[in-house]
Amino acid sequence: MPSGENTISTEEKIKTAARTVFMRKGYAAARTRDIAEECGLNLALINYYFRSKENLFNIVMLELCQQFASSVKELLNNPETTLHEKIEKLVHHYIDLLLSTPSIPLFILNEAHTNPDMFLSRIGMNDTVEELYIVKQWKEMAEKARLTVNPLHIILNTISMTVFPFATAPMVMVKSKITIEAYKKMMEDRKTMIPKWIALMLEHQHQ
Amino acid sequence: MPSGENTISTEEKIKTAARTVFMRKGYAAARTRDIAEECGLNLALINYYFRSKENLFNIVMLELCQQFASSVKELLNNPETTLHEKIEKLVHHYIDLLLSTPSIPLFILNEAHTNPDMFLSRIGMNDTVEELYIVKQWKEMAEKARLTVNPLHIILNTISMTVFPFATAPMVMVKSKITIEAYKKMMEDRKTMIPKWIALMLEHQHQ
DNA sequence: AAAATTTTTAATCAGGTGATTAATATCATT
DNA sequence: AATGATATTAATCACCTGATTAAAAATTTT
Repeated sequence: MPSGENTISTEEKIKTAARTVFMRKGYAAARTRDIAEECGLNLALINYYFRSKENLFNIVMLELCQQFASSVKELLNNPETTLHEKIEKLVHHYIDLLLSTPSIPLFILNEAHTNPDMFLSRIGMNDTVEELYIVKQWKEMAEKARLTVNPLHIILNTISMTVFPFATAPMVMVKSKITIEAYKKMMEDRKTMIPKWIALMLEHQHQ
Repeated sequence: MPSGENTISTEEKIKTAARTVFMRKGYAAARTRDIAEECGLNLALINYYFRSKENLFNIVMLELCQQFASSVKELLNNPETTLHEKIEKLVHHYIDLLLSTPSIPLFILNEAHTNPDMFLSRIGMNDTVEELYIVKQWKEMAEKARLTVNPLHIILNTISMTVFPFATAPMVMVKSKITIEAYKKMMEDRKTMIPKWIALMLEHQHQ
């Protein structure tokens, strides 16, 4: 370890650089040399601290995803909040994360595309949707309100409207000539709008 | 050229295989050997017909995107259809395409991520949103209905709800234990549902 | 201070991958 | 059938890239 107390350890430097490069280029296109260059360290150090490129990738990205996955899981398993509150909180949580790390959804989609179950188990999402508390709440509500629509549609709509605009941001910004700031403001607005849209869908679900 | 008239030319075989492999693995992870194997042809033929891997990629993927982009553009510029019909047709068109080529959105998102304006101009999307006929229609409608909501939100919602579920399909199918067939059926259902949801949002847009 | 341990470096290896080549086979033209 | 053009093959090259190694430097322990 280096002498200074507030110096960042080389191990941490590598991890930070790896996160950056992996998110920018994706796993396959990211070279260990890119990572070494990104943090200004010798190439061999990557294999000294982490055994392989794949291992480094797992450690670094899983940290990121696990952290997020666990917070979402907690949210959806909370028995104290109503169903609508859960949706509100979920949307808020997602959008906050995405505003700070906008390239994470594309990364996740790519990983899930090439190897969905391996990726999901890697980041610790091992239980099925059925086991979540929100599903129990949903079923109760569905019975009362004589809900006919497949709940998966509503979940898909929520996640889609929340996440997708971040993935398309680069294109939208080119085509609609709006600034990054304006785009962020829009995403901020959607925090309150999306839950309202979802509520609408539920109210008017009898075709 | 081979003797038969209805035999597929090797050039076309390579292109088809390339599309498959590029979409399955992404540009970087796709090897020319994978493509050769996919169509059962000699590796050297790829460089004989197309000069390089990158060239093949551009040709094959751009064809796909251009074709799609132009059909969408046509759709949105049609003066004969109403605004709502346009949304309906757009959703139908997208979902049909995505059912046959589900990995195209991820590909587009990746390309747009690394180089949005170059990609957009490559596939022939050169005009801004403002120049489309649908925007004129929208403005007329907005004035009549005293629309307050930013139209971009509605566009984002439409595209998000249509496209995103295809991008997340691999994950959703693992987590919700539903079959591919059931998933396709769901997407088929969404063809009629999404336009209704969008109509709802427009009707109830005064918060 | 000496010895042992840990960290860092430069050089190199081994395997994979895009691309090329030279020889062969197939087809078209005369 | 003979010739020329096009298509296909197997073998190989040159380079990239993840990984290793052995030596040097820095740090810790004794």
